[in-house]
Amino acid sequence: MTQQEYVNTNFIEDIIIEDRESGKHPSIHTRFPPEPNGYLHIGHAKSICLNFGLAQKYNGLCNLRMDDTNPSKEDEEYVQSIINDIKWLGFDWDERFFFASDYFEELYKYACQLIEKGLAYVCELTPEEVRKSRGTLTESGTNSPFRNRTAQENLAIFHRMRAGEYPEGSKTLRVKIDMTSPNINMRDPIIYRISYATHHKTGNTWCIYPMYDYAHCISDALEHITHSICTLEFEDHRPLYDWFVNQFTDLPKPRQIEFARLNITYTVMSKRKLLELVKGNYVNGWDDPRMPTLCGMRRRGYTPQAIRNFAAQIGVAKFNGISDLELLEHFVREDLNKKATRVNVVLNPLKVTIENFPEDEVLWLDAENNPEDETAGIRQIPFSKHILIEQDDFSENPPPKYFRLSPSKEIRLKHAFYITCKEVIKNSDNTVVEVICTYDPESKGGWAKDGRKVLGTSHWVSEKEAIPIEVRQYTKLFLDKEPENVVPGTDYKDGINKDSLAIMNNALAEPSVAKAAAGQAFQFLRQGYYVADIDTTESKPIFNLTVKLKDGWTKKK
RNA sequence: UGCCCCAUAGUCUAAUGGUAGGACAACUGCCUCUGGAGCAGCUGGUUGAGGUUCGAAUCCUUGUGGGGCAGCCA
Repeated sequence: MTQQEYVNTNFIEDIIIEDRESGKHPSIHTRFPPEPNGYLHIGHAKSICLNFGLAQKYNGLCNLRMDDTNPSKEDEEYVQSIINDIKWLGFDWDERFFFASDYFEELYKYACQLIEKGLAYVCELTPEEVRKSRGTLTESGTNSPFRNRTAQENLAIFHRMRAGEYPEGSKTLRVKIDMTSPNINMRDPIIYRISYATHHKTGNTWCIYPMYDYAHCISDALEHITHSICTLEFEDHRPLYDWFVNQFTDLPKPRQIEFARLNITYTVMSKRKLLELVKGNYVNGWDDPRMPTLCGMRRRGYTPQAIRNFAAQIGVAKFNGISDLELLEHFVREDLNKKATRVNVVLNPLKVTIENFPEDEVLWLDAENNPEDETAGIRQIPFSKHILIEQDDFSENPPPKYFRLSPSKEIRLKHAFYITCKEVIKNSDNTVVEVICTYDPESKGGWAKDGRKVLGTSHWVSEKEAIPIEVRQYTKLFLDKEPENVVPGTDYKDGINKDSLAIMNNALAEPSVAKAAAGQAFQFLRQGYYVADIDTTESKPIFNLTVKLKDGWTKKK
């Protein structure tokens, strides 16, 4: 945790600081409570960094708790991926790994207490009837005809609900608050429903399951959470959260605080839409490098440090805004610039023949691995008569301010020699197929003896030693800056970028690249940051574009 | 036409009644064996109207705009 990650305080920290100084909470305790019904995404990362980060900064603790109160949606597969992703991000919960389902027995006990106090009742209205009697946003609801059963009767039926004597949907346990409340969450909310779905953790032990509003706050209290941080849509639930917590004198009273969830330009963040992209094969799985999931970003080559720095920079507030994707990419570049090994890779090769270089000679030249990190050392790259450069690095009729190779112009080959273009060979289509150059033997290593300068430096590979690699060029998955904000009548999927993945099969890399390990970060010189894909092998190296280098030239054009 | 919340440069965010600042983006130079990185500079902001105050981005009233809420989801 670097210091720069926390330069400013946000409104939640202000509350924490106040609670420490007043003695209300000498130490703080937060939690990250995902529902194991999907993969974590960058939006969750904001919450993870917030909750775990707050605990670190203020010498508190942060628990990991699976919010698994709905067996029909949750699965062990997601539990594992969540654990994996949080660890990858760099956070740890020690032994404090819990499930809401750990508390089912206690939750049941507290529900019985509510019944005994006359504050909860078994309701037999159908879902449709419940909906109707709840009222609307502008009209108050009406009391359930089952509202005035005796505590004794309610308790007996509730026990039988647990015993599995009633079909799904036939009965619920409701809390007795106020059907006329302007806050719909307070209109006798359901706290238990019957479900015979198998729970990923408790199997078929239970057939009644607590609802979020009831289970979450009590779970927080049982874990002695001091600050229960959630997103804005739960704001209206806070009165209910407080209501429950205040019914039980033996429980501590955690405080719910809401903050704005993360939105990023050119990105969809809802679990439903991400699932749709996967199921509809718009992407190749949850870990597709175009996905904003943490596993997708990992495969894309984004680093945990970059994501953490991003989370720190965007801050925490109650304003529901949309952050620029460019900011995230900035932190990815910043981190990778320090870490990535530089290599020569030519994506679209153009043959260059050095006419004054001996036919069979191979010269091994020194190349630095990372100019930003001296400890990264050097490697050797082969130079020969037949090399390849990027097609974009040659122009027969160059535009003004073109620094690259063109007829009679001289450039430098990175770490190698100065070369001068002597002749252009074209095929019948009039496309350039080869460039004949001469090299200056006195410029070995990239410096001319006489001190003359060249404007451009190109990356290159030696034809014979080069290895073919597959390069997956990823760009934005959505064309629209705000893909979730579509005009009525159209679908966000209409905005999918059909060209978000381009597979480059002609790419050639310097030989050192063959040894790349999956997940290893590279900078393909002058092009971008790339990561060896998890499918990479020595016989078929595969790389994903993480993010392009900033490019002042194409911007100028 | 109910209830709750929000409003500071293009974007995100600080300023806690006392000089409106940072990051990204953009732009202009410098530098450079990556048109990368780095360095320097510059442009640009308090939603409108009232009020309180010596002084308001901040407090109050009100308008406007935006978001959320009617699952036996979380």
